[in-house]
Amino acid sequence: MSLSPEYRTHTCGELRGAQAGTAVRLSGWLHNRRDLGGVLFLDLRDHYGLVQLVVAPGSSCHGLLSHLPKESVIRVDGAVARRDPATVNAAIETGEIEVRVEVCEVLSRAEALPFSVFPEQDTPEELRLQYRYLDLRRPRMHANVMLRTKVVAFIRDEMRRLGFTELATPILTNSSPEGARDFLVPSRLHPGQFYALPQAPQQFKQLFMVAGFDRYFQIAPCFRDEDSRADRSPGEFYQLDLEMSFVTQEDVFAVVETVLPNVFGAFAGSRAVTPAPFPRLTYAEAMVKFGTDKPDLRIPIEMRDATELLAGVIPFFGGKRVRALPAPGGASRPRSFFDGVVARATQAGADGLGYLAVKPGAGLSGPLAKFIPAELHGKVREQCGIGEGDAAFFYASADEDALHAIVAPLRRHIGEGLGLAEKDAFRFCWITDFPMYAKDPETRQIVFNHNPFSMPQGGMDALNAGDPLAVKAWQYDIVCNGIELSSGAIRNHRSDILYRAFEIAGYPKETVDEKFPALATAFKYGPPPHGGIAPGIDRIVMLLTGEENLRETIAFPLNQKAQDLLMGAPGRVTARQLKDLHIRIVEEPEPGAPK
RNA sequence: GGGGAAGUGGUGUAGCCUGGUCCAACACGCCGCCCUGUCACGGCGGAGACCGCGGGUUCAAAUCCCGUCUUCCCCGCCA
Repeated sequence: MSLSPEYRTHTCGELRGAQAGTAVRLSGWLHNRRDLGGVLFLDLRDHYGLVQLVVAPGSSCHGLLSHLPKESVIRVDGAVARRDPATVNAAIETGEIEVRVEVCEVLSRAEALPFSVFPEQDTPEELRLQYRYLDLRRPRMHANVMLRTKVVAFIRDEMRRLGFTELATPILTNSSPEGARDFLVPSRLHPGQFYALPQAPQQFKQLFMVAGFDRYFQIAPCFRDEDSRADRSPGEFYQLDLEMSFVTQEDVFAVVETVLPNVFGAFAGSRAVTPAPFPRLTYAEAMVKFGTDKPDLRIPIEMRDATELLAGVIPFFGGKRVRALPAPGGASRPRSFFDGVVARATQAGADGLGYLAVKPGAGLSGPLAKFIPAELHGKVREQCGIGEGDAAFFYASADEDALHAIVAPLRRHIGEGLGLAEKDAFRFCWITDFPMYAKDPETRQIVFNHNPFSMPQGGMDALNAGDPLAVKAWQYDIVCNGIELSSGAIRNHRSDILYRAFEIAGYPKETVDEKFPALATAFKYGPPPHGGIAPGIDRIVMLLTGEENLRETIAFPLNQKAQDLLMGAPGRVTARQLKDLHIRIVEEPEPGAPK
């Protein structure tokens, strides 16, 4: 890297003992100051690191630098000096040297800051977002942004190495009929018509396959106008979007099981990463064992279905689905542990929670024990995973969804409460065999469970077999530590099967042609079998940084209400702009709107 | 659309449950003075908030009640 001698001969992070005696010029931000009255120490910071400057008493710079506000930008000329061994600072990379300042110049003076850049103390997020450029100066955010950049670059290299071609897709496209709410962009040339920002390049990437590009990838921006969560930014997010021709599910898995372990391996440091091949769970298995389709495998607890065993035995379990939640080693826990778990369950809306325990040397105990006949004890212990010293919690509900809503969070609660949750690890798994259809609980209609363009397992025969709810799709999720990184599928490239699949969900052929004109037509001209997946970049970076919130990994994120506090978006526009776009605002304009 | 949590000087918190002792305390930052080896430097002094906003209860409210706004978290939503 070449440096402009006008400003610097070295960066702040690169000086070592070897350069002792060298005359250097440095530029950077005034990070911190330690004024001893005589000698003055300054930390100078730039993108590359931190270096200590020393200003001797009586130096011409002393007066200026002892009062300059922190975060001002300065340029100094000086000599690199090896520190006295007693004053070497091992905590910083340049800690064996310091720069004796001879000449200094203020390049820009900072005003009093709205919050402290250093030390990094807690700051309201609203303020951080409003002054994001200051927030991004802080080492933690600076490192997060840099990690994101490195991850993206690494992924690009990996994908190219694996023979994928990076292809761009449009940002201004058409509104898609299903899925999340679209962001719309009004057309000036076509009054009353709108573009939409893509929720994902789904149709375009499939069209690339039809066009014969074989293996596509893109770090693709996706736009969805949905409410945010800690792991879901409003507005825009990025996916490693990929699609492959002439492949089965196994081929897609092989790519992901190469790229993800390599990415995590490269950036996880000492944290463990699931080696390929990743464990696979069918959707049905996952729901029984974990109560969710995005299980956190760091918690080594698998639930058991105890319906057949206990629904007829425990009076208030009658007619319900029963789930057993083992708590390994739980029997020795005090009563307060069990009360805590029960409280947690009732707080979440459970009508109650039963449990059993086996203290070493004793038999079955706990509130449910009295209902279970002695001859069943062994069977219950075996089927519900209650070994010597263990316990298990039981919840029953007639409604499968309600059951899972209670039991899945309890699994985490118990796992963490018992100290069983694995730390410093990334645990991947595949969830496969998602049902093609589901029944809408309100309308009782058959609806698509996931992506309508997924190929049903068994093809046309399966669709015609009679029970749509029994049909599984070539549809899969990749999950890491309880976070869904991505959904993917082998696509339905056969027009006849596609029309039939939509017909079952209540869409006649004409509707498909009308709603998805590009794909419906393209599939008439020789589409190859193809499939893909699209892991979320933001979530990958969130996992690698260990951040609990996606915004900590994005340089300029929107807040929870989808506002950009830095730029003031969304904002009002001028009447002229609205007129050009043939838009009339219905609500009363608020005072302060531009004229 | 619904639920929860929080809102005290520039920043982070304490006080609020058990109203008066709070014209609000502590830490960081800021200003001034002292200090020649520190590295979250240290010491002394000082300025700075009337407790998100509005209303109510009360002799008296940061503290209780109602409303409202803001932010975050969750549910819905996210094919």
